[in-house]
Amino acid sequence: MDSISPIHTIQTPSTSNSSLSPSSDHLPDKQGERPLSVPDHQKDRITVPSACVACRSKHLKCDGHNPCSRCSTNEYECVYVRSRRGFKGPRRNGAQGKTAAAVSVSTSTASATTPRVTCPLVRPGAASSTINTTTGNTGNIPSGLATPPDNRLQALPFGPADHPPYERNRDLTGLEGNKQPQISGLDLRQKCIEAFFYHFWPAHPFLLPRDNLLRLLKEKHLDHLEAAMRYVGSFYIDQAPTTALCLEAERSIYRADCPKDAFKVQAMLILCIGLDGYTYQEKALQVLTDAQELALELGMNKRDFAAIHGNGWSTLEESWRRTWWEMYIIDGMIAGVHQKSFFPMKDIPAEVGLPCEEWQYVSGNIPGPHYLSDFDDEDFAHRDYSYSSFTYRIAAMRNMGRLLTGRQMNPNPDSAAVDRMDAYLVNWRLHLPDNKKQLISSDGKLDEMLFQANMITEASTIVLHRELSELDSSITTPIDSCAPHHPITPGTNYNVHASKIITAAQSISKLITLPVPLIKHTHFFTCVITLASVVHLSCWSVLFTILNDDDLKQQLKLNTGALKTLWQVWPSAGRAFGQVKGVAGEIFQRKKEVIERGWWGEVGEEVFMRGMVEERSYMEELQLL
DNA sequence: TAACTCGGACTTTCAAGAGT
DNA sequence: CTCTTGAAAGTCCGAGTTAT
Repeated sequence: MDSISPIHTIQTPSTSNSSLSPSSDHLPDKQGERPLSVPDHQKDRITVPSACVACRSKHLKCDGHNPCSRCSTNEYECVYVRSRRGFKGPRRNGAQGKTAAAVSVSTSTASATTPRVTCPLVRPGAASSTINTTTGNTGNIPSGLATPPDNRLQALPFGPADHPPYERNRDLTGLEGNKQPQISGLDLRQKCIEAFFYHFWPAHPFLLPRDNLLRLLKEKHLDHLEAAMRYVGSFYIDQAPTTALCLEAERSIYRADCPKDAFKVQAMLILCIGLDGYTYQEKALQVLTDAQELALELGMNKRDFAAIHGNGWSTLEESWRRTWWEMYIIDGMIAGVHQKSFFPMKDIPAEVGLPCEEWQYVSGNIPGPHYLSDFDDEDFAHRDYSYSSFTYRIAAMRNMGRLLTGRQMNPNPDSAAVDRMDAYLVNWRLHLPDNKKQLISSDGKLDEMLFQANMITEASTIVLHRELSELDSSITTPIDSCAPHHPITPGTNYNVHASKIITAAQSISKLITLPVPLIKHTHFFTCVITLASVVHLSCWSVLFTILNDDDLKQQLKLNTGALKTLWQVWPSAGRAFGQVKGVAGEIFQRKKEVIERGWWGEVGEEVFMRGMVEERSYMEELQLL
């Protein structure tokens, strides 16, 4: 498992051969094989087909060798990325749903035995993907999408209230070279680490808290863990070369000499989340499976694992417990929302202690853990012990697991079977203690664990009820990026199941309006928004809409706006945005045909036409997005 | 004064559409 | 299928700025 990297594959461009065709593949030849012999009259300006990243970023002449003379002199690593010159995104009528062009990275220090790999990664406004030169490169665009938003952190509508401890910087040099120039006090690699802690950690708090981990990293060489953190942190920094960092993380984790310990499990989990957020779900699942195998091999599901491997340090013990449960949550999200697996972890007996509250974890005042058996045995009404928000997140995901188990045993459940499952979801809400009913605390801070718990429960509700809702969702078939389409037998009745999924979709849209930056949420929120959008779009596609049409459109606007915002960090949101937008366009087109043919039926021409005027304005707004 | 930054002129390349 | 066109993506000159 650890001797080879299953995720090292050679990618071919999926959207267009042209962007990476041999004629445009201007990677430099081997050192010394590239004499620039040109006629004298052309020597005034000899332009190389491709400048290395360092020269490009500095606007300096590159000789095109590998390494080039400038990098050689300065002892920088000489990195070339394939040119996307002239590439304007995939063809409008082709390659839907595929990721855009891959970027190949060739380094002068790459081992001869290391396969030349490309990361199939695409990100709006990112480097390497994303080397931002003078024009504010927007990077490759997920299929069928318009020009993506450019700067991420700066452009966020709900930008961070307080600033992260790094600044944006344009310089790209010294990513991996022996000599790493300092940029504004913090170099790019350090900025990625800081971005990881500032933006990503609160949504997936299983690594040690920042100060503890940074101290540990100084004492203990955990290159693979650092590489994974840097990779995910790079999502939040415009000029960070995410592709190169992805490769670095993969190589580091899958190196044969990488120690098979719980730190490796943590690194794999981070890599998995990063790949998943980068529209690379299959590979994310592969990494997650590897992480699960290793975790079981190490016995991380055993009660005493944390104590044995915690070195008497309660924070580290808590980190090991959280690592197991985080893997459980991610496994459940991938199974429940992406529907790419069967949530294998739901069937693994786990004796691992339940996580404490976030503030306890950060402060280091960690109480002795409780266990799932305690949680299940509690009399909800009369308990005097309050479980952590993380625990309710686990409980929410357990319900998703029950639902998937039921679906495995009976793929076509009747209404009674669905109601039995629904009782778990309703009970989860009913038995939340009072202090866990508010997502925002009195000091205005969001409880991200509770947020995710609610998000999971609403998603579970949609997954559970949609097939009996009789709500025709066939028009949303193209939306497969996050929440694949499920065929539903349409009916004419507005039944209780339809009501349940519509209410859940509304609740999900409501989560968007919470006064916190959207990018602070887990990227899995993207998938849940997409799931809600499928419900909204299905309703919208029905002529005699069962909802207040205005509310519906407002919620769709919220969803698309949120996806666009999340796209500034997560390419998976870009894909989902494009697909939702495409379906909205299709519905609008069909409604226009209704006008042409005069099929407005009982609604009446006037009402229908008024609705169409509003919908046209919505479509225009969508186009502007 | 050496080193660095970056605006912008100029070049290359591609997708899309027109023409055959 | 080829040709043309418009525009994005790219190179890197050289003026201005900063560091030593």
